[in-house]
Amino acid sequence: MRVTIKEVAAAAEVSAATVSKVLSGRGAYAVHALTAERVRRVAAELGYVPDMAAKHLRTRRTGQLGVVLEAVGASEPESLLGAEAAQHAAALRRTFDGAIMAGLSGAARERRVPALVVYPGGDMPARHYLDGRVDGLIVSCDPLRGHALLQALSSAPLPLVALWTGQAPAGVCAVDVDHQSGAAQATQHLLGLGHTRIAFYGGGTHGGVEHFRRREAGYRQAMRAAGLRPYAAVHGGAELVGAVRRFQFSAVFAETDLGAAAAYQALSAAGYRVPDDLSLIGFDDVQGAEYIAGGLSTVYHPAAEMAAAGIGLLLERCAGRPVPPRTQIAPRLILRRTTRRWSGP
Amino acid sequence: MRVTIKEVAAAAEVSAATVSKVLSGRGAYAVHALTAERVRRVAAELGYVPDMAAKHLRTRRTGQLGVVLEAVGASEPESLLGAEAAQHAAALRRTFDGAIMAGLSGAARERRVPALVVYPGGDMPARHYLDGRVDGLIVSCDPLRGHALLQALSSAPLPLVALWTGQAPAGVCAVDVDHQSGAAQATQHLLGLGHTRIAFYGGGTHGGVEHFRRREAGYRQAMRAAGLRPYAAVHGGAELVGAVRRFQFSAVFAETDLGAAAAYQALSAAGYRVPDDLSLIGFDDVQGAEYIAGGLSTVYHPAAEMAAAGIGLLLERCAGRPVPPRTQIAPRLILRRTTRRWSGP
DNA sequence: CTGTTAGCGCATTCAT
DNA sequence: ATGAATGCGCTAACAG
Repeated sequence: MRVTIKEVAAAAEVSAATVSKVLSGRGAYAVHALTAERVRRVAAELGYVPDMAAKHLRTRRTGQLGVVLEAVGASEPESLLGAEAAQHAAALRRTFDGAIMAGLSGAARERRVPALVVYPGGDMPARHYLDGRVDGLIVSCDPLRGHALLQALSSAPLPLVALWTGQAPAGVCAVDVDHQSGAAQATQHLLGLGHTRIAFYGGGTHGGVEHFRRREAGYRQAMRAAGLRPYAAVHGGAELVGAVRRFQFSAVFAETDLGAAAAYQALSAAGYRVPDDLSLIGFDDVQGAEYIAGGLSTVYHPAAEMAAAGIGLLLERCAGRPVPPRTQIAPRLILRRTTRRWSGP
Repeated sequence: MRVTIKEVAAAAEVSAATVSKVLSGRGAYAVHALTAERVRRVAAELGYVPDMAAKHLRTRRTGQLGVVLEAVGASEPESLLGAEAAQHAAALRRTFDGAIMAGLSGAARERRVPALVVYPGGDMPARHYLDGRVDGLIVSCDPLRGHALLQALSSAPLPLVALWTGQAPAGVCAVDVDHQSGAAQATQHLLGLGHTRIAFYGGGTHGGVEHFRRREAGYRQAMRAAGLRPYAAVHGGAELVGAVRRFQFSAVFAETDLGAAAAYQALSAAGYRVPDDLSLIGFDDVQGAEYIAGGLSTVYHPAAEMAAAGIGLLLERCAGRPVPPRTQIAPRLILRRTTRRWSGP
C-alpha cells in the first residue's frame, strides 16, 4: 500500500496537518524551520507521494489542463473536404498537431502542469469536461472546420483558450498565427527582390477557410502597399502554367508549401526553372521543405510557439488574471534557394 | 455550485447510495427498474456530472492513461546528435509524435479513456507518475536515445507499455514498428524488378540507433535471401555518387525518406535520372514524400497504428489480463514513381 | 508555531 | 430493493 500523509506524520512525530502545511502549503502557513526540515526528510525516506485524487477532491483544483485536439483524430473529414484533399489535410494536421504537442510540452513542462488530451468524440458533450478533471481547456480548432466545437465548449464555465482562430466566441481567448503578416512578409520579400508580377497560388479546395483567406489577404495587402494591383488567385498546375504565360509572372507565392511543391512540379514540367525563370515561395515550412524545389524559401509557421502562448494565457486565466482576448503569433521568413532578384525579362 | 449526488438523491426522493448504484454501478446492484429510471431522468434534468476527483479517491482508479512522449519536448538533443542532425531529428519526431497522438486518439477515444500527456522533465522522476493520476503508462521512447527513461519508469508499479522499441525491460510490454520487415519489403520489391546491384543509403549519424540498424538488417536479409551479397551502407551525397559509379548500382534503398531526398539531389546533380537510370525507394512515407523525387516510392511507417495497438495493450494490462511481451506492427510498401524495372545497363 | 476538527463527493459495506 | 453509516487522503478553518 502507498504511504499516506498520516504515516509521515506519525514517523515525524507531528500531526497530519503540519505535514500538509510543509509539503503542500505555498509558504502561507508558518512552520518552524526545524520541524519542516524533519518532515521533509521523513517524507523522502518513506517515499511519500501525495495522492492527487485526494488533493483534487479537497482543493477543487487539479492543476491539469485539458487539451482538445479537434484536428487529430477527426472522424469525418472526407465529407467536408473530398477524398484527396482529406488525405492531404490529414497529413498536414498530424504535423501541426505534433508541433502543437511540442509547444504544449515546452510550456506545460516548464510550469509543471500536465495536459490531459481529450478527444472531441461525437457523443462527448461539453459537460464531460466539467467533471473536475481539468482546470481549463485549450482547444486546437481545425481551421478546415467551423467553430461548432468551440461554440459547444464555450458554454462550459471553464477558462477556455482557442488555438488556430482569430474569432472566438465571447469570453474565449483566441490565439492564432498571423497568417496575413506571414503572407505579407513573403510578398514583400519578393517585391524587395524587384518582382512586380507576382502570382498567388492557392484558393482551391481551401477556398472558404479563414487561414487561407488571410494568407491571400496578406498577399493583396502587400501588393497594394507597393502600388501594385494584386492578381486573382490561381489554382491547379495547368492553370498556373497558363497564367504564367499570360501574365508574365516572375514570381509565385504559394499559400502552402505543399502547394509550392505542386506548383514547382507543374512549372518544371513546362520547362520553367526555379529560381532562374521564376522565384517561388511557400508557407508553413513543413518537414522536408528543404528538399522541395531544391530548398524552398517559405514562411515558418509558428505552431509550437502559438501553443506555448496558449498555455501561458490559459494559466493566467486559471489564476483569475485578465488576458487579451486575441493574440497573434508572427511567422517569420525562411530563405532558402527558390527566390532570386528579378533581372528583367 | 455543481450539482452533487445528494441533490439528485433529494430530487429523486431516494438516497445518495441508490443514485450511486444506478449511475455508476455496473449493474452489480439490484435497483428497481422504475427507481432507476426516475433517478436517471432527474440526474439528466439537473445536469448532474459525477465528480471525478471524488470518484477517483474512492475507487483508486482514474480511468486515465499517462502518455510519456520522450521525443516531443526533448530538451537536450543537440548534445547527443550534433546540431544539424538534431534539427533534422526534431522535425521528424514532431511528425511521428503527431502520428502517435493520432493513433492514441483513435484508440483512446473509442474506449473513452482520456490520455494524460506528461513530459519527461529533468527533475520529474518516476515517482511522479505514481501519484494516482493515471492507471497506466504508455511511453513513446525516443529511438535516438537510450532506454534510460524507460528504465527509470519501469520501477514504477504501474502497467507500462513502451513504444518504438523491441527490447523493453522485464515486465514492460514493448511495441514497435517492424523496421526489418519494412526494409526487406523495399529491397524485395527492387529485387522483383530485376535489380541486383542495390545500394543501402544510410548509416550516418544514426549509425548506432536500433531502428536504423534493423532497417539495414532488413536490406541485408533480403539481399542474402536472393543469393546476393549485400553492399556496405553508403552515407553522404558525394560518396553515393562515387559508389554508384564504382559498383554500377541500379537501385538505391534509403533508410529514410529524407535520406532519399538527399540522395536524389546528389544523384540528380551528378546527371543521374530517377527512375530511368536508378530506382530509388525510401522509408517512412513522410509528409511531402509525394513531392520528393517526383513521387517517392517508400515504406509506410505505421506510427499511428503502433500507438493504437499500444493503447489496446495497455488497457488489457490495466484490466489485469495478460498481454504478449512484444508486438511488431508491419509497415507496407507505397509505390509511387521512383522505381522501375531494370532493363539492363 | 502546532494540533484538532471537519468535511470535499462518492462508492461501498451492512442493516433493514 | 433501499438507506444509514463509513471512510478514501488530504487541506482549510480554527483553537490553543
